[in-house]
Amino acid sequence: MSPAQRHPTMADVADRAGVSASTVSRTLRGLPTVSPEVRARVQQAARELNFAVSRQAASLVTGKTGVVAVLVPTLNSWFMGSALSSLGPLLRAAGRELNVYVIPDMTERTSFFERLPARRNADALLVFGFDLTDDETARLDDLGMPVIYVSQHAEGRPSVYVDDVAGALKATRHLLNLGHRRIAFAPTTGATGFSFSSRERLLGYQQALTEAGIPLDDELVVTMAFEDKRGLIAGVGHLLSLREPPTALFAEQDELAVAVIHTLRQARIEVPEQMSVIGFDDHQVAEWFDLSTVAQSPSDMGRQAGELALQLIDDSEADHTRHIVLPTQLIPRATTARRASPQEDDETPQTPS
Amino acid sequence: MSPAQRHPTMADVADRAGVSASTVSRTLRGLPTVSPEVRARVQQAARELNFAVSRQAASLVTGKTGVVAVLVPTLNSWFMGSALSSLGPLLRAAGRELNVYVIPDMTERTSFFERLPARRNADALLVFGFDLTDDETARLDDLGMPVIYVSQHAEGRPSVYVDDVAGALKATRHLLNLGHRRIAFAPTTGATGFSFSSRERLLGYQQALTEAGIPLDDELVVTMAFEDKRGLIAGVGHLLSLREPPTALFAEQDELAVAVIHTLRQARIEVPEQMSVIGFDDHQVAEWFDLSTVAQSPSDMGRQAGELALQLIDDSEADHTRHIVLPTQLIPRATTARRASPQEDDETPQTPS
DNA sequence: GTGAAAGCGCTAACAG
DNA sequence: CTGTTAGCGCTTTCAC
Repeated sequence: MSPAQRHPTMADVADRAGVSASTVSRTLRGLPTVSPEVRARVQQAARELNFAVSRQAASLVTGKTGVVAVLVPTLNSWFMGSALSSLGPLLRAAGRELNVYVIPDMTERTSFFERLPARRNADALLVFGFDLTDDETARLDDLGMPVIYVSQHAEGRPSVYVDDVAGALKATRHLLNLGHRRIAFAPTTGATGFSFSSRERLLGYQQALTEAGIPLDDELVVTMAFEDKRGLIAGVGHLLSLREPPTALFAEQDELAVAVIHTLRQARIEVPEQMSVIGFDDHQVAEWFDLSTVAQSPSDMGRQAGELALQLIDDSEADHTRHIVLPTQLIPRATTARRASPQEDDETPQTPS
Repeated sequence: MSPAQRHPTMADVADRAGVSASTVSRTLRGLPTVSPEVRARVQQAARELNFAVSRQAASLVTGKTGVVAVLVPTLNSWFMGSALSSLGPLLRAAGRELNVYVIPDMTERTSFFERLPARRNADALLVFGFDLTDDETARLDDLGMPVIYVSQHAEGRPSVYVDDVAGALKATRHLLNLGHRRIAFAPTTGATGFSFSSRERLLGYQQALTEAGIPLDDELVVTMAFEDKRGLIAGVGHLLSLREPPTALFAEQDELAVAVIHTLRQARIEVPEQMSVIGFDDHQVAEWFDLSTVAQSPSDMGRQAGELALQLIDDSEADHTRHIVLPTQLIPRATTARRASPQEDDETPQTPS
């Protein structure tokens, strides 16, 4: 209630325990060079005074802030939420604070890279899912702390990401195996900065088709955003109105997949009877909607990135170019099915009974 | 790449600009007592050296850390994501850092309240949506900084929350106005700590029924969690198997509402034809699914809470018991409809038309 | 308008 | 094992 009252200092604890400040410091940091009795006395004094070490003062002399910073485009997404929910406790367990920089738009972004507020205020920076320019990367390079790139590959710099190409391959092959030949891909707009994954997943999709001897068709790639209902209707409409409409669709994200399914069903197109749909993520919605998908684990990603950060902080000898690539897993559920009427050519009418 | 190189200090900047450290300090803090020419010289020197003030050193003397801490049960929810996505930039604009403590389980919680790592490391603490014990609240009271309770009412302490009772009233009245008399309420389990809202919304629901002269029926209140598919099936099954099943359902959250709708449709129950469903939140899913709901704005909440925090930090004279109660808004969409067959049973015939 | 000096609370040598 | 001494990099009097 009275935030004005001053915090006790180490000197206060030292007085009360009848020792010197150094001894208090040693005790509180758990150094072994303190006799058990003194240790006990100090700890009690500290407890009684409700004493807490000031990180500011400590870091002034140690040169370490005890803070790990993360740079994120938003917090309002399944991916970021999961990743940080695992990163947070991990850092906490290592006695570190988690500092978050949310950069939702271009203005904030410019100002962040101009001022680099993390400079001198963190021991490491985790950059999540931004598609950085070379200039921006260069700025981060001389931030004076390890910078870990998460959810994106950064040449010659530590990064942690999921194997998007392989995941997209799995998704597309799954559809191919079910007999589909006309397969659409729906990437989402890169506004939130996740375009690295978009590109990679498109690549995996294309590679799978090529492997199967199916020519690529740009008409089948339609960018949509799950927040944009009208865009969804337009996108789905476009696909359905093609001379040769797709019988399956691979959406870049589960949320988009679910939105597409909803749109299809409103147009009286049955899923999976008339159109198979597969997503990517294994987002929570996937389970309730029995959505086939390719699972990735953002919480693993957060954990790995956090561990890498701690390692790079503690050991400047560590490999600063390490890449950690995380696996994906195909999870077939109820929104993908064998192509309804496996007619023997591609021109023929698409009448599913 | 070489994180080992030391950061330049104010003394370095001072040397380069040919002034004293004090002048550098004054310039960089924007104090007016610096001549334009000197100011320019200092700023250039700082830029050239890529200098950034060390918060640690500054806070050691000012006593302010420049950090606002938040305590959250998880980051993996629409509510928290939205709230922090607005809080972050707001703090940034005020030159503050955002420090996040994620407390997902009881172990972390206990350890947080025992050690209070925020002590001395932040200027204010925002506590989001925990249902705190009296002991915990007492601990926070002598943290030595303003503590703002968000998404919950805390007696005699600054808090920011939405008017859940009024919101629930609106939702329930909406259903009543559509002719429904048997209305179910589905709260979610309080594991994530959002039980304050649960309780309040239940109250609003009950109040609306009472106003309408409808006796409360415990059978109609079924706790479900949207993550738990089997629980959903059981809960929905219970409601449908009642002697007198409900014709409408009010779900505590949109995500739950959507999951219930999905479960109902799988059981071949049409929404809204056979069962009206309304949610709470105006979560993003609500729009794609045309879900009727009661809107609240977590981003407003984050913003208000942030502003309150800044105010309490800067002005210790400010009212430390202020409560900010945010409004809700009924958003009728397509999942609620007039009761289908207005049979003349029960109390009074409800015949519209 | 600017500089000199003192000191914020801690840790890191160095003695003992 | 413990105390003493010196700063860490800033901001803040107080002179000028």
